[in-house]
Amino acid sequence: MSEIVKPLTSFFIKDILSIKEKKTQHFRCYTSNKSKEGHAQWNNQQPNKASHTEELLPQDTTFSEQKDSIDCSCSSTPGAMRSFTSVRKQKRSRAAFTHMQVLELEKKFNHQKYLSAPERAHLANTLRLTETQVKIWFQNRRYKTKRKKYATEYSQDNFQKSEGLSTEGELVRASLLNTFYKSYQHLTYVYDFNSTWRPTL
DNA sequence: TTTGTCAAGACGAGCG
DNA sequence: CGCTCGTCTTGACAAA
Repeated sequence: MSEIVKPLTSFFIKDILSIKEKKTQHFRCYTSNKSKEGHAQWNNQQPNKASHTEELLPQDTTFSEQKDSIDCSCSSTPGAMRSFTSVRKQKRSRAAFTHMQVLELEKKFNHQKYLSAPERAHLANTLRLTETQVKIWFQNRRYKTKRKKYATEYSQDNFQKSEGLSTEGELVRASLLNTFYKSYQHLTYVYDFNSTWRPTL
């Protein structure tokens, strides 16, 4: 994969909150030690201040463990800057995509669940995200859809079963299991397809 | 303080 | 070997 160094268009959530207060020019950078996925290290200066693109700008600067040298001479927050100088293990920050970006991603996802490399590149470019971000978003989105689907199916299934229960104890148990399942719907190792709870840990 | 959400990390599997 | 995938977990954040 010929991952080129892309301009990072991310910033901290707190930057959004304080964006109205301080309109100082801030730089953004991104580092990651996960080169396996092509998470390149990159940094850049804010390329332009075009207002019409603001809505598409992602809202994060993501850090991970700084094991190696950090090729980042800038930070969007004083806290992050301080961290760079004091500790090597960076606090991870979660990107928050803009409403516009999510909207476009959802739109694309509704149209097609999988993207080809060129499509992903184009979408990433359009939304001013990295290809990795788009890829991960679609990955998470597919998993989310699957989880919801299973959750709905199991809930309906359990409800139907509970209708056929005779004793009060069975009803209570079914209800508890249903509640428990809803809490751990994504932990597949807790609940198997035979409708039994197994501590498989 | 707890809980829910979500981007990203981790990891094994499959593919060309 | 490098990439993407699915799956599950982690960590940050916001809302309840």
